Amino acid sequence: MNRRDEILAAAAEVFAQHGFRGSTTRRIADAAGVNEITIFRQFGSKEALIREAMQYLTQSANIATLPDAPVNPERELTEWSESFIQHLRLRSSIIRKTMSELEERPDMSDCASEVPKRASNDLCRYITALERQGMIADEFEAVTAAAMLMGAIFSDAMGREMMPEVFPQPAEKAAHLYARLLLRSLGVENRSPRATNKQPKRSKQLSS
Amino acid sequence: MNRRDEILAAAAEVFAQHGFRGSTTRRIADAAGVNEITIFRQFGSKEALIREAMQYLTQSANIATLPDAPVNPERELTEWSESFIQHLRLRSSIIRKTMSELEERPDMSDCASEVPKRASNDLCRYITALERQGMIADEFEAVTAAAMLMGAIFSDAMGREMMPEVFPQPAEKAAHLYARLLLRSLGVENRSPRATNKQPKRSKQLSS
DNA sequence: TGTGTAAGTAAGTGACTACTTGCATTCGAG
DNA sequence: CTCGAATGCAAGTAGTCACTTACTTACACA
Repeated sequence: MNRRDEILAAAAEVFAQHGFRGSTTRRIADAAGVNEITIFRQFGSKEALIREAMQYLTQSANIATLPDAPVNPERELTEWSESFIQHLRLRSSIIRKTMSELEERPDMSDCASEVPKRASNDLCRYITALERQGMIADEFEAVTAAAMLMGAIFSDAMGREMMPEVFPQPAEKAAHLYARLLLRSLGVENRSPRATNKQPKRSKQLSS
Repeated sequence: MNRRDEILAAAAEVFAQHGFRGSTTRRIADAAGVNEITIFRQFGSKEALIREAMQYLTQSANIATLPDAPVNPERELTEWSESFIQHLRLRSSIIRKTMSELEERPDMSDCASEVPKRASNDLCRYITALERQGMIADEFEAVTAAAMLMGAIFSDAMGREMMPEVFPQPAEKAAHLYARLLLRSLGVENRSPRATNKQPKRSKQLSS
């Protein structure tokens, strides 16, 4: 890890705590253990530095993939939800700062919205696939269901720290609970799909 | 509306756009059409002014009440959801700013979290009442269901502006869709409760 | 040994920020 | 008409901010 990356990491950390205006070049330099001048020589300006730090972070997203053909909806959706909520929780401070700067620095918000947009797209495709496979009892707009699950996960990741009593306990089980509740709203039974998988019904598939 | 209230309103508006650090006394004075000095004479300091402006706003919350004894869950929950989402949408900028200043000004965040805490409490009580009345087919933690609905509503209010394609269209129907999806996850049929209300079953209660 | 590059030190610039002081103006109540 | 309170204006203070200039140091490599 060279000097440049150290400064980027420090900038991200300071930004997460203080936002754009609060991220003074002096604070970033101190956090990186570097002279303030070095920042300007390396990045030219504070804005360029923070922009690069944000892109650096955006690339590090690592969310579980949903299969094209659902096999075990509860397990697949739970794993996806857990990886998504973990991703958001690790970045909750930065996401809060970025969202609050929507009006003043819209391009940075655009950059940050790519991950949830992709997640929503993946989730919609998965729910549509469930429907195609006949695993959904009642018809319902996939985008509504996706917004519901993503909204629950997003709010949990953003708000649990501020008001823990509003969210289900313990935090580690929350993603699973949300995923299960969504599946029940869709009328998905906890069993194998009809056509693609001929496993015998079991009371608990999660134990496999 | 006297001078003092004009300044408070201007402060709230500027804060919603620029956050605490970006709300310079000059900007607030310009927005209020008032000399900068007047602000200091009236409120003493920028911090005192913005704190008072936030309290001023917090008191203006006006969310529909949920009945102690559910009669028509879909209608009641939809009305509640609509008033809640409207409340959040009108204040989305301020909420974003306040949340992002959680680390630096925790007392202001505490003040802002009162409304959702109360909303969550009301919603939990309502869902528990549904359960007691035997309107819920399967048992489920009320707090999880409440977090799910509130999360969907909150995320919609905060994020639709930034990424409209992620949320169901049109925006005005979203609260109704979320409420209905939640009721379906709870196995609530669209009918009258068993004991407390003896209205005859109708296919559409919403038309009453 | 010489040279280029990354980094540090010292000092400073102009703009902005919260906030103060002193004095003039307006205006409504007694 | 008088008085006092609210407000405006002009000027200024001490501090911070992003960013610059000029110069020095340390080190890798040829």
